[in-house]
Amino acid sequence: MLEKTYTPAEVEDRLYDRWEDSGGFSADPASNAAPYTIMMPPPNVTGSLHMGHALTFTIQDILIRYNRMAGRDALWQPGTDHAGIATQMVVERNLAAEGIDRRDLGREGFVDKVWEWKAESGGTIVNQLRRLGASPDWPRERFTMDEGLSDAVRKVFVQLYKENLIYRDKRLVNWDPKFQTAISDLEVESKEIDGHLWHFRYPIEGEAGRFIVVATTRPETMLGDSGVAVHPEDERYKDLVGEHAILPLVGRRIPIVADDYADPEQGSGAVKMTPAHDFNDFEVGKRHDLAMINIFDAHARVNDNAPEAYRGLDRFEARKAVIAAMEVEGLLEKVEPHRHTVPHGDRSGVPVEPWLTDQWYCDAATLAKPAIEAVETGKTVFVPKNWEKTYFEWMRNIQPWCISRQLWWGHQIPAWYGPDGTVFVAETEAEVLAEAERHYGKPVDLTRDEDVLDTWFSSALWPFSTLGWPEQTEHLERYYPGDVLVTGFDIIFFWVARMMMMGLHFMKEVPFHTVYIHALVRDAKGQKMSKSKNNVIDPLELIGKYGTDALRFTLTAMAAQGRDIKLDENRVEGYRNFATKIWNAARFCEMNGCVVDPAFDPAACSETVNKWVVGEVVKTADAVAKAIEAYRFNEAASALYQFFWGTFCDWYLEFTKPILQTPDGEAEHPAAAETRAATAWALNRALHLLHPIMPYITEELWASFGEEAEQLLLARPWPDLPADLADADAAAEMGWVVRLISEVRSIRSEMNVPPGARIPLLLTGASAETEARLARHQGLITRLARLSELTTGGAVPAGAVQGVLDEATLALPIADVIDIDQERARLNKEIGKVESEIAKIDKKLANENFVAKAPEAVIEENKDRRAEEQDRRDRLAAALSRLEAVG
RNA sequence: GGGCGCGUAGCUCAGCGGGAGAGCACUACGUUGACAUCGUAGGGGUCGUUGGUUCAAUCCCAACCGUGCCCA
Repeated sequence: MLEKTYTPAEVEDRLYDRWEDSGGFSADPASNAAPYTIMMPPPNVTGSLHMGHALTFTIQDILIRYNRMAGRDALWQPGTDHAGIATQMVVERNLAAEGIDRRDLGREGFVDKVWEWKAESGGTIVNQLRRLGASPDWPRERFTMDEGLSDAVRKVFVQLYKENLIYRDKRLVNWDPKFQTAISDLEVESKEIDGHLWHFRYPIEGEAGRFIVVATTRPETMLGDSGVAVHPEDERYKDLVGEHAILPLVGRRIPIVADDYADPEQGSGAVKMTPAHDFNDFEVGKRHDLAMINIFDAHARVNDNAPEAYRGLDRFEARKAVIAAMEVEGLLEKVEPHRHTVPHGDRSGVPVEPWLTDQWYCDAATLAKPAIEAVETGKTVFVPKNWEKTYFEWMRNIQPWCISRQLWWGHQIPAWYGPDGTVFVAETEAEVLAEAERHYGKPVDLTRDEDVLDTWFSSALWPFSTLGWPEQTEHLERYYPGDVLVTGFDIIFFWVARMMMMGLHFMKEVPFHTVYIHALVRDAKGQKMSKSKNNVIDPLELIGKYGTDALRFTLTAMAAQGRDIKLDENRVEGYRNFATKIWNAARFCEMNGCVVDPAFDPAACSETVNKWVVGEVVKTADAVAKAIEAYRFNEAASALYQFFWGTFCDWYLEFTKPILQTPDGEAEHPAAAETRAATAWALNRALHLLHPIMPYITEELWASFGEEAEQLLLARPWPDLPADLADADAAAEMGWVVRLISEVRSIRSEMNVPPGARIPLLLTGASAETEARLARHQGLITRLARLSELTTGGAVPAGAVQGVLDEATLALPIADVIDIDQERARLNKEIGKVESEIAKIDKKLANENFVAKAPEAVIEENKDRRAEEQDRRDRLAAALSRLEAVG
């Protein structure tokens, strides 16, 4: 006997263990089934489950569970990402708490510490994924720093280097002074800052008393100025082009150059040039051969290239000092408040410093070409399609990808330097040494490049490195390319684009045919969840409170394409109620002996109600499958909710009560056996259909009700229900019963008939078909409409409350209980509604153009509807006049 | 500045060329042997504004207003 309510906490862990132990999550390369592959975006090992994860992994799990049931050999490849900066940061912070600096440990010692940390805490997120009910192929779990994946990284690096698609270059990079590493453009976040615009006067050489005024938001960089730019057409400065200014505080003689970059409308129209510390100035500097003067060290402290007074100051102190000195010298013309965007490191949160260093770059533009083409030609499609635009936009304007990071945690770059600085790149040290020996003609000592690769470099290989590449494994052969990649739009650049590039380059095939981009989860007010706003909703907390299935169903129901999810806890509570409803319906089945009957054939029901519920199940199965296959998850959820609650519970279970529940002493209803079997059948089909979204409660109930309960629902086939199982006549008939009961209930309620009172119902003007339907369903109509008797024919008795249903008129002879005025008002209201509907249709039909140009079917439909409404109006009017006769 | 969205019932959102929908909230009633985490019934919308296309526009197009995000 099932408990009175469903308690998720009592079943979830137990079921998850059973699933995992059963091996049911695993792909089977030996199977004959067509493979279905999803590469799980590997969460950071440092991470813990947040709402975005909950959404993305719920969607992926739905796809995997559905396709597994639908007979595909499903591989959901799980794993985690080593997350260079983030992980190094966490471990460094832990060490700092013990008073240890990573430099004290040395590189090897520190990396050992990271591995120790990973062994202890790295499993957090994967265990949280289990709580979410995710069903990936755990034995295949990979880590981007695994040996095999590291081999893949080295091989890719070496090959791209040999193809000149990876090279070393001295350029300005985004330097993060906190972590002291280069970061890529993508790891930079622009923030709007209220700053100032300082206007400085630079004296003109040889023209005492003449100045050129430059405006800057970063006064400290003036220590590295090597020129002033003005617009070539700017009349104010035409005579100064080719002259020199004397850089205050420093005394350097710097040229004044004409360049379009200077905007005459901005500030004074003249711009100071710091080519070693600004991306725009860098370009201008190259055009005019200006000196690159680097004035900062790796901490963004002023170095020895600046006057002594400023050396050692950090950039913010230097700013104050420069402003103060300029003011003292009388060279500060004015200061204006100025709002501008300042680049910040997305992890460190500190302003990024454009800094001139040697870094490794990947020629992304070349790799992007086939990746762009693959989307243009539809080899990979985005769902929703409009994200392709974002993808193209970025790919067509792609910049060289800076792939080196000055970190210790990550894939160390397989490059070594000879005594004279010659670079040797190879997969192993042995190869490099041999190559160096050939080069120098004798054995030499080499120094390995200290840098590691950007984390996304290894994630870019994920779709094939996890399958064993560079080995040609059977998994690689079978599961590459994958079917769909599921992720948020914020990852298109970081990951999707790069997987496309690497997949096409190394596998000669796109890594996946579809990219499904889902929404972002926001809070109930629509704000992005963030720790600083304190509006983070913890999915594990919701799971604890409402159960995993409730959370999963909520996210699914709200996962409409192209719209962000504003998550309101009330919704989760509502879907928890849905889970309870499912549970209670199952209890009802249990109490009424609705157990599986192996002989039950859904195509051979004799009772109309049972034919009808079979049809409803068929339609729902079809709707759910189509919705999932079209990535319209909210539609799948809504079809299930409507069917289970609105059809199965609200109507079917009520319809069958008179059949199943015979009073003591009476003989069992002849249709009881079939109805019990049909009920069990429908419930079990519903459990299948609900399983991808609500795996726990369905599995738990399957254990009590399933046809083959020893087999996990997880591993069951998706119901194969041919459309012709749905009987249209049964649907029409039961639809009529529903409308009849609803009409009576509605009248009762409006006329304030006490819910407990049983009243007689008389149907007049009924067709033979209606009479037959009435006869077949007399019992359940009487019960659900709370009738004392149900008769047909004859005239409407005086003073009866009346309603209209198709061709028939309903009469509830309750003259003694009703208020005539109230009934008159009710009928008039009904008539009003119908008349306005008729007026609308008449207007259409009176339009000559409509009649001339609209399709015949539409015109017919309107005429039919008008006739129906007219008939309804007439009979309501007749009802009203009968009432007036009494009143 | 460029790009992408969104504005439909009090709230959250479906629908997207021919009869305005759901959930929640709200109101009234209800101890009917599955379920009060429930049942029954009900109220509530010039589908942002203005034009255009069309026989027909919430739906397509344009402009505008409001709002959000991404990129510079």
